[in-house]
Amino acid sequence: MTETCNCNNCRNELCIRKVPIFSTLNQEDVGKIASLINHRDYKKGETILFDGDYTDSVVIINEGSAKAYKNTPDGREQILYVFSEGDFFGEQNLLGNKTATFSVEALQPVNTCILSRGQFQKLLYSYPEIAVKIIEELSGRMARLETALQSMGVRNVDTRVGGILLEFATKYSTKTNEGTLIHLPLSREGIANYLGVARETLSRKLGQLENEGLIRSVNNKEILIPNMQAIELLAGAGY
Amino acid sequence: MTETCNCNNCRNELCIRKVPIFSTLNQEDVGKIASLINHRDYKKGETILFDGDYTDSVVIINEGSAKAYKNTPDGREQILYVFSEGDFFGEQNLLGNKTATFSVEALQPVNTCILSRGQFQKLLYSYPEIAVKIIEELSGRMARLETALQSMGVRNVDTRVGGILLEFATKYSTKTNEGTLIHLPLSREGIANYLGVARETLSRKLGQLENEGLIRSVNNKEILIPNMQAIELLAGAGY
DNA sequence: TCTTTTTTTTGATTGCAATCACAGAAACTT
DNA sequence: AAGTTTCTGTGATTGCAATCAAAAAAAAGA
Repeated sequence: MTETCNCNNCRNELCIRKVPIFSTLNQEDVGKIASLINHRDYKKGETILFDGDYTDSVVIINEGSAKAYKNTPDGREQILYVFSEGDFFGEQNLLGNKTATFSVEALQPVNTCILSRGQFQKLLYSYPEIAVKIIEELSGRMARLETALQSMGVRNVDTRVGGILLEFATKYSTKTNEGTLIHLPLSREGIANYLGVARETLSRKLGQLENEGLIRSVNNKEILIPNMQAIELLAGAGY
Repeated sequence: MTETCNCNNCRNELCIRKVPIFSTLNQEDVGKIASLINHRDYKKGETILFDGDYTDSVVIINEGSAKAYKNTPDGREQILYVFSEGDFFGEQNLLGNKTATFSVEALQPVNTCILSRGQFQKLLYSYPEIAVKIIEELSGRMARLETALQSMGVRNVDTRVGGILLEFATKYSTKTNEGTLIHLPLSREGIANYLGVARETLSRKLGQLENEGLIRSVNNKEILIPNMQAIELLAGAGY
């Protein structure tokens, strides 16, 4: 039961403990569920789920991160979510034999926990609190989508860039004495595909923000924000 | 217990029966829940929920339709959903004292059923099947949002107009011998705000589609589509 | 360390939709 | 039915981001 135990059950328990939707369970229940779990590893760039595929399992990200995206009719890739530790997907296909509504690709080496649909359904009926947790999680994800949709409706691209900097700052940043350091989960191209703009446009906008002193591009994976309020202004009424 | 009964309980039962999330309940349970419900009417144009407000209730649309929207920083209004009979909102605020993430405004005279948060929560714990239904409903709504986001990422506006015609055709149309007749739930301005384009642009695109014979604008509330496949083509690989 | 490949930036140009302005049509008001 | 208000369509213009093209920088591989 220690963290160094390598038996499968203990590994699975560790995995479950990371996931917010199981956070209300006691030790005994965690143990029960742990035995139902399978694992799978993916290399960076590997596709975990294909848009349109039939799936009969719920996948929980145990380690690493992944992007969920849809291909647009005009050949672009629209990123919908960046999943990281504790996030899950595949719950869409709970009842009806629905197919996946997006593809998921590993951004780094990823380890997943897999629950079959049947097992997941049983859980929902035996543990209403899990269902409530899931509703909460889905509600949060919807709020994010709604904000993204609102943002896509904004004509002014500067505002949208500010918005994504703000989002990343709240999720992927550390405080330093020079300001907020964002550890970007996506490449420039990825960010552009998340924002729904051309890669070149994002490049220019970031360059412009750097000239204005609002950001400092430390390297391709990190951006420093000396003054967060300025970015909030940009994202808010910034125009 | 007949449809003409006017006692409050019966009215509420009718209301509940319309809502998919309660569809799995038996007569007795429906009766129990019915007694918990309150009603409220809204005139066309009235705001049912204000973005940012604290709410402690779940609202179910019993009659009429409403738009859910967010105001963008640049002063536009981005429509997120068109709610009609059986749709619900306010479930975001299940646990935490979260505030509304969008505003809701009646598009027609609207009658609502209202459940307090506490009552709603109890229902979830007593009837796991309701929770599952809600997860299903939320999943469907998310799929819609994801598609909308994908669509917003498409540069080609023609494709997006095609997409919304397709969406409306599946939800608000009747078949006639001249083709599919769409009963528009929104004004031109509303549709533009749903698509995230300027009203004038939509006007021009629709005019163009009419010239090409793809649609026929019967009046401001109805559009006839003689050949649905052509619209599918437009929405799909249309460019 | 040097080469190869991938990613990012920068430059020049173009095209499309936003915006402004107004006319015309439709929907309410009394 | 006339007048008022709101909604919709059309024209002219502009601006911004997409696109094309290529250099520069960073990452991966040998």
